[in-house]
Amino acid sequence: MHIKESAILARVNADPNNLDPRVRKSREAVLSSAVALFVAGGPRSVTVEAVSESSGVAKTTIYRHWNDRAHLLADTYRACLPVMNHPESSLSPQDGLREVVQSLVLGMGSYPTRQALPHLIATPLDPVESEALPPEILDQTFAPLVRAIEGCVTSGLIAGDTDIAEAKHQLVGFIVMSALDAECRMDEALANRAIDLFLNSR
Amino acid sequence: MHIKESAILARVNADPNNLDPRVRKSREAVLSSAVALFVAGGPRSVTVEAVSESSGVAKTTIYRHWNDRAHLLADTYRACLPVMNHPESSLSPQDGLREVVQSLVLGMGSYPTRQALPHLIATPLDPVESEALPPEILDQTFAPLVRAIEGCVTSGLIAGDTDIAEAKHQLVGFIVMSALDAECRMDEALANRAIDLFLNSR
DNA sequence: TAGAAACGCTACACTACAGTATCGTACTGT
DNA sequence: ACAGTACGATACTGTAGTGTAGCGTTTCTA
Repeated sequence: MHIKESAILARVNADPNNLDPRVRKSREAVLSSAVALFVAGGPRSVTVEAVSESSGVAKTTIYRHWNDRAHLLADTYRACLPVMNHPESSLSPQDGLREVVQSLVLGMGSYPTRQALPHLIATPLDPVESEALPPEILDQTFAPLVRAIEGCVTSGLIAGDTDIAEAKHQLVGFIVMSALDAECRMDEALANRAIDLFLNSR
Repeated sequence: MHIKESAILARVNADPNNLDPRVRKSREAVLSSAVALFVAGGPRSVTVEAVSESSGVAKTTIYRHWNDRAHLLADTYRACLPVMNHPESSLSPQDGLREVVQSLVLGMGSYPTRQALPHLIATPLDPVESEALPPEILDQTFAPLVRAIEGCVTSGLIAGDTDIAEAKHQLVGFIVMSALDAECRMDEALANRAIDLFLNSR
């Protein structure tokens, strides 16, 4: 169910192994508890006191690692984002798209991204909770997908006058809505259906 | 930009005209301020004190009309939902689908639904903020669309083995993602493209 | 093994907000 | 005009959270 705590920490710290083990342990415990709270109740539930209690790390220690609640929440948010593969440039446009969509579907389907998904959408637009979040953070997340779509256009796989933004809405919309539906299995088969529906419609 | 306050009140009160004008005025002022706060900052921003200050209605008066903050927030949420037409049964399945999608696109595109959209998605999944919200509130909202899709299946317009939930994810996903993109115009043309892409892919 | 760094614990000041009580005033419908 | 109702203003209690300060203890590292 849960991914390894060290994997959570790696999402916001470049090289966790270079850290003092006490520091690494504290940050891991704090972040994985913060992620669990974010998943369960959104940004509002990520209070320093709640994180401290559920992680066993003292509040004062949390403030030694994060300037304030806003920065802790920003790292929590980042730790929940899906990680998407940049496809190898040697692949054909169609296989490149397939690889990107597959990694997006799998990322969206697994903890903590899927459980946090509604809050991932809402938080950046909340002026209070997005204090330490760069506004373009979601665009960056989907950048590989946009490039893959562009590759399909330039190679002629889909029409040259395709509206890239609209195509993105189509693919991302379908995947996000599927992930929001608890009944839906987020697997390779779904990724393939997403691509087939997309290419058929074009 | 803003819809009429009386229209906001009509979204949660069956017949606003039967009310004491003092009551109607208070409720209208409170609700439209609450909606504005919800749009700007999500459920967390809808505090009784903030609503009281920005509406000019005393806090004590707000508590005369709503039991507690949870009920005020529930009405605020409902006032932000898109209103969708149930198509007349005399229409062909294709025209029925077209009418539903058109009203959904227009509803999603206008105040306050579009501005509140991310919070409309996130709030029902927040155990704190959804206290007075029925969990199935979003399913109810999209019920007319689901019926329209089912009509297309039974009439043979699209394949009989179509997964209804998946088809809904396709249509709603595209429309929601479009509405979340501030650059995107939510008009009849978009509704038609949504339907064309949908039918082409099937 | 000794010094440095990180940690836990307690206490604290400050703010925001929920919800209640009381009382005098203003409006509405008859 | 009058009774009933709604309203505004003020004051209050209680709770939850932010962020800081001081001090003794544990753990790492050189």
